[in-house]
Amino acid sequence: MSVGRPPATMTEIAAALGVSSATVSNALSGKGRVSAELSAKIRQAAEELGYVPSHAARALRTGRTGVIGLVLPDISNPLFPQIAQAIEQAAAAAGYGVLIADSRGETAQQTAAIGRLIERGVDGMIVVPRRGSRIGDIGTPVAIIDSPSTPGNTVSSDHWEGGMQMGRHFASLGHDKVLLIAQSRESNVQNDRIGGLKAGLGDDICCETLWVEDLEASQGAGSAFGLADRVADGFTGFAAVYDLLALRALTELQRDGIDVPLQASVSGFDDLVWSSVVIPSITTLRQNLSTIAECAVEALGHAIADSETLSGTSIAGRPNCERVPMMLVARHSTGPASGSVVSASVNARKDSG
Amino acid sequence: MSVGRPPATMTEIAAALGVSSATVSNALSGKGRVSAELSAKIRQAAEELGYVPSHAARALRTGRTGVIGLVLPDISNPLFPQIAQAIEQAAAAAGYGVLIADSRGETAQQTAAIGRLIERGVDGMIVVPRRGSRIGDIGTPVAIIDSPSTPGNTVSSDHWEGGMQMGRHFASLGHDKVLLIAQSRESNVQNDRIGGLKAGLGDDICCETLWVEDLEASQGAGSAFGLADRVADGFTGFAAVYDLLALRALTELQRDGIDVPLQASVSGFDDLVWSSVVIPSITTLRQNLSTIAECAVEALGHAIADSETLSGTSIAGRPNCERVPMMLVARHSTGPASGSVVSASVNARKDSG
DNA sequence: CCAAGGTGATTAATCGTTTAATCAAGCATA
DNA sequence: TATGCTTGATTAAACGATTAATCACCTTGG
Repeated sequence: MSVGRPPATMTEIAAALGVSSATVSNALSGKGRVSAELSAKIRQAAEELGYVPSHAARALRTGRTGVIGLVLPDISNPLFPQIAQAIEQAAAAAGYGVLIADSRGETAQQTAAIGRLIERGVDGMIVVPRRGSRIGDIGTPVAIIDSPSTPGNTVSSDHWEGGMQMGRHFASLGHDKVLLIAQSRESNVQNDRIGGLKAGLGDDICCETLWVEDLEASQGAGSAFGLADRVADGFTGFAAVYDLLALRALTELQRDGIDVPLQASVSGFDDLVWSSVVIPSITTLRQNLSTIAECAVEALGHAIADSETLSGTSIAGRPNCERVPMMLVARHSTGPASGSVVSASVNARKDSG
Repeated sequence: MSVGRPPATMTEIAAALGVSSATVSNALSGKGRVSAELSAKIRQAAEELGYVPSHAARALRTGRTGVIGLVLPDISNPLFPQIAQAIEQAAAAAGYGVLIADSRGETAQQTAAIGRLIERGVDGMIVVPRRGSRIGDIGTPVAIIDSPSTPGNTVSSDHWEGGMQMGRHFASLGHDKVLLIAQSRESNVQNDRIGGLKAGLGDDICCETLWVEDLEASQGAGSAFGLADRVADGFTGFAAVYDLLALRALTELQRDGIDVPLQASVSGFDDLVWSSVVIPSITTLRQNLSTIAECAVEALGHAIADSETLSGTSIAGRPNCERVPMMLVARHSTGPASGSVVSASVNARKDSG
């Protein structure tokens, strides 16, 4: 609020009180030996003079900037804002600032982005790796958010178990022919989800996987999934591996005059903004991003601490939250398979949000 | 790549070459007087020793951190990733790092977020203000991304002119009863878009505005827009003020068995990820975010430079890009009004992406 | 031949904090 | 009374880059 005037320094506080700047530092950090009353006086003076610590000076002296980097893959991932928000939140709570770096989809850019962060002197970084890429040892503490299948200092949702929940959801609704829709075979996350879905559906349910990358390779980008034909073939369930695919499926079915959820059920993953807003609203699995962010920041904090005592380069199998559970959000895009009879209780737990 | 070993300092380079550290500084920054050959040797040595400048030391000495803050409103805005990416890109090109701060939707948080950034010593910040909030004078250079209606150091798309383009698009397709769909009366951006739409539609076309906040206040959040009734009333065009509303409208129409674009046309703003993927793909207006980001960073750079020479607090009416044009992306959700006759050329410019 | 001016480099102070080392008392113990 | 320990504070040296001031040397011009 007080505009223009540069913030006071420790030296100024010291001068104002006639003590040494070391004493001020000790009082404010609570580290050295300072009498209670002097300490109180110093704190008060600091308050009155509008003292703001110089992060630059502290960083220079201690070698720690109090800033962590957040490396994100291609921006097109609509889950990114939520991740970024959760990380920023958790980092701020832990006293860190968050510097962003975008890898613009390319692996080379990912490396460059990491380099830029290191040059800026971040204490560590959190990486959401680009699909199919590995983060080598970069001489800086790192925490990775990906899938539990990724080795290393990784925090993640339990995508497999989530898939299983969704598989069971379809099973309980009486579907017996379900199409799994995924984008890329390279993605650990998608593979985990697919595996879980199959496990949840069980052996009695017929399921098949549509890989969109294959489809688009042959038919061109943005081509239709041909779901109406699938419905004609007896498919009643369409479980997509993330919400964008679910939305694509939903609108295609609707366009072709197929009623969702009466004739076909559709589900996604991630609970993106629009999922609750679309009509019918989409049944999906929500990640507990705030927990993941907290875990990632905490794990990174440990890695940073370790990298100081132990020489060498961190990365411990630290986080005990390697598999954060996901939450099924049942909404209106899934319902009993047409022609099947199910207990009413299943549908009762839908919310309207 | 060289792991573990701390990066070399200027002093080390100086020692290795038997010169003074000041000379190294001069050679590397090209400022003082250094002979060409010595300068070359210094550069080479720096390269070989893997010199990485200490941002902390530089910041301490010069008072500039080379970091700018990016303050974003509620994360739920799906345009955020694109903005963040564009800013990060432009900032990196200008040699700045980007520290993010999230205002979590509340104005109080916005102020707190700004405060945190200032404490971290950012040289300036770019703010995407929360709807209806003002950014006071905060004693730090600022650039704002909002609407041209916002006073101050503002960069923005020309939402009004964009609305006009879309209005004309509907007019050229022969629609004569169009429903405008908006969320909040407080939003400068939305008001601009609405104004432009009305202007573009012209006086001959009947139009009405549906304010979703009013609807939800009376009917509860997530309630349907009741568009089928509107179609029955003769509405053939539905122009939403951003893509999320357009998507909501599209799916509601589809659910009720109304064919888009045969019986009704739907459009949005912002060209979010899903807009091109949905079936039918959504006609929308794309913002030129990279230009906006470049302008914002450049304007901020000037503001920062000014704030050093001129005492007092910056904010000049600098940017000559106060109204960056938007681009109409005609896709498959809009078409000739049912029963009207239009020239074929209009539909010809659709793309399939 | 001497003063003036230019060139290429060095010296040393500075930015604001942290922290190891030191110091002056005060008080208890032997 | 001399010794040792504790407490509360100070001194001073870093951290690494920037930069004004200074200096030594060499070239020119008068």
